[in-house]
Amino acid sequence: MQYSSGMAGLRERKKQRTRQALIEAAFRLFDEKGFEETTLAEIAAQAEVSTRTFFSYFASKDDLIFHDTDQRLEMAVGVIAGRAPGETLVGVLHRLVDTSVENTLNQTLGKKEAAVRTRLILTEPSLQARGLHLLFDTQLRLARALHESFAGELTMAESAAAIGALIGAVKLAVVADLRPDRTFDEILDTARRAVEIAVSGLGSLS
Amino acid sequence: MQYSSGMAGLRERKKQRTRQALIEAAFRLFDEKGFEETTLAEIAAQAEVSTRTFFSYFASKDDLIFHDTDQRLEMAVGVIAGRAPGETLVGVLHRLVDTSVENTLNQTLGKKEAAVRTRLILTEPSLQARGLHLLFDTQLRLARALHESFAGELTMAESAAAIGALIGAVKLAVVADLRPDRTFDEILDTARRAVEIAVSGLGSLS
DNA sequence: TGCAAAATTTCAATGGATGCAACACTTCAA
DNA sequence: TTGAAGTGTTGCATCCATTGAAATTTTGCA
Repeated sequence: MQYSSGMAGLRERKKQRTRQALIEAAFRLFDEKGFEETTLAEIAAQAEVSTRTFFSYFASKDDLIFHDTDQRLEMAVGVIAGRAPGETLVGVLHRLVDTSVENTLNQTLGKKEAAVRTRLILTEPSLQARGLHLLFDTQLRLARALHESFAGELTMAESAAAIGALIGAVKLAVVADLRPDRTFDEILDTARRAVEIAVSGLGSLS
Repeated sequence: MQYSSGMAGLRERKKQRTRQALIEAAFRLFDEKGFEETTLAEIAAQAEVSTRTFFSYFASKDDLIFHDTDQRLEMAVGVIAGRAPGETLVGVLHRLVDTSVENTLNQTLGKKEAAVRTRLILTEPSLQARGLHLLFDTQLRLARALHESFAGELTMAESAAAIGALIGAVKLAVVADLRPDRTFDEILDTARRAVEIAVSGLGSLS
């Protein structure tokens, strides 16, 4: 309390360093040996804390991978909540997509770590499951935000259908179209096409 | 190989009985004590096999819950593959939805077990994650099937976007609109509305 | 009946996760 | 500056899912 927000106490700084050490050790080991093959004991050893301490920083091994997902959700909810008066649904959703893409570009994580993470999430079944679960919760939150921003215009079910269709289309299209040599721009094109399909409807594909 | 009840050998019949015993014991215990709270040892004991034997019937504890998902996927792929010549995309997808609904009604599981399962999947985070993962794989398979049935008409990415939008819309709408007192028919209405939205496009909501 | 294959059991080990109590370090105020 | 209060760490014991291997039992069949 006594310290201003910029300068944290020693305790706080130490915690941050430990946290960072755990993340870095983990990503390094995951990259070298794979996710399943790396044990918590090894990660903790590299970060120079006890195995037990690991669990006061992360609830689980998976949590290491998804440690920064919250803020992205906040951002997305903010975009929806910031609907301009009279702005159309499609307008809001397009802003949502654009902002998300931007946000992906300026990540907190380094490029290398981001790549490792993406590979792991696409590769390890347990992480895939966890990622989908997180994405699902995100969608629920977005649907609720949408329902609020369009109070009286969209029912909860309709808001949810809209979010589900949009994100469902993008997610499946991107993953289904993935190949080892895909560039980021190609992926972006696929995503945009998926948005287009969701917006104009499946009927437009015939 | 199949359990055509009359002439299977003793070995086969016994295996089927054990499998069934495991499923029944598990659902009973899950219902009484919850999923996490029930140990494999207890399930195995109730079914009168050793804990180790459990794993020659199911790959994991989760698998008990999702043991019959494969056949539903086969069915769905079959529906898509059975596209009538010239049949439109929306036509195929509607058949897919209808058949899935029917299929849900005549389940292998008893009503009580089905209810327990649904509750658990919606409730237990680990099962939720597993369910979403399974559903995701299903969607990928369906997208591929669609791509084949519409060879030359739809790219892989477009097929995936279509499936993703359709199932994404239904999934989120149903879950978001869920309440303890929802009847099956109400859920069905929500699902149909979501299909409508996905088919006619998000633009139609404005 | 007796042998081979299949299924089951027993036993041991790994690794993630949690509760707990002792201990060490920080913070803060007197 | 110092000591009480709070917070973070640690070792330890334990639970549980999962897997491997070897030993044992059951079933199918010659």
